[in-house]
Amino acid sequence: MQDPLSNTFAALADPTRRAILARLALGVSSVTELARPFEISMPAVSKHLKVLERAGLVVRGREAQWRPCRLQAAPLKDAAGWLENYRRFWSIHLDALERHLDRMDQVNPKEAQAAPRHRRHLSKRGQR
Amino acid sequence: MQDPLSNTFAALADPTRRAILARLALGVSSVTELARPFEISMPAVSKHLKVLERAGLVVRGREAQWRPCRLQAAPLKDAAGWLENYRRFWSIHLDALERHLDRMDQVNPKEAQAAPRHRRHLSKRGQR
DNA sequence: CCTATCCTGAACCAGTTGGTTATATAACCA
DNA sequence: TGGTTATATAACCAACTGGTTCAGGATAGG
Repeated sequence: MQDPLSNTFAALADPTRRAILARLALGVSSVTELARPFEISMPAVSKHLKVLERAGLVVRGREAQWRPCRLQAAPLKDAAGWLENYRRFWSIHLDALERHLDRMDQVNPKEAQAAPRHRRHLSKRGQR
Repeated sequence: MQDPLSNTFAALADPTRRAILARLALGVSSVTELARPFEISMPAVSKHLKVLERAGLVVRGREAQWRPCRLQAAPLKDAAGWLENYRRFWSIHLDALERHLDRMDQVNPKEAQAAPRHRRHLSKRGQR
């Protein structure tokens, strides 16, 4: 997992870590304060923070005994940018197209059997 | 990893799987066709597809020997929706605010020592 | 039938993850 | 100094990941 984008997505793939980020969206917080809502031990939270730090999503300062954690959203921007390439695939318009094609498959099975169906499936439709 | 959002982010946290999705964005594809660009074995690709399928990002049909894979973008929509909550944190405006606050920390350390600094750090600033 | 093609499943392996408890480390406070 | 608070590190564990190889199961096609 070397590339930054993979690190970011991996860091987000845990509900505890996403909750920590949500808390940090409200402002800087200490580690114990971040740990409070969860039933896990402090070292577990420390590990989660290390994952978030490695992904560049959290920066930790130094304040006497406290290590104030701050959200750093730049990697989220990259993740959102990657997802943006797929926005057209979840637009209402395309969903309707998907349903239309699926309905055609169910309605015309005989015609599909007569034709070289797998060619159509793997090539022709592959180009839409 | 039970919740769908975690499954989605975990599925995206691998460059091979993201490349598979990118290929599927061009259209339906068979497994061997998907495997071609990579140096890994077929079972490895099969496993990646299983991960993507479990995340709901891919649906596999049946076409003679072929298992045509199709992109299913709905989970990406949810992931993008989650990220959207953090958009304000990577806007230019807020980055400038961050830099401003950091500069204040560096410029006013004496005043900070006189005041109960950790309270300010952990509470007052936490409310912005 | 035989054979080639497409794909999956089983068994294995090393490395990572997410958690634990127990033990430091570091700074404040009296 | 000694005690309390905040956090990190170490050592361990079970489970998961991403890869492998080997052995299949379907299905098309000569």
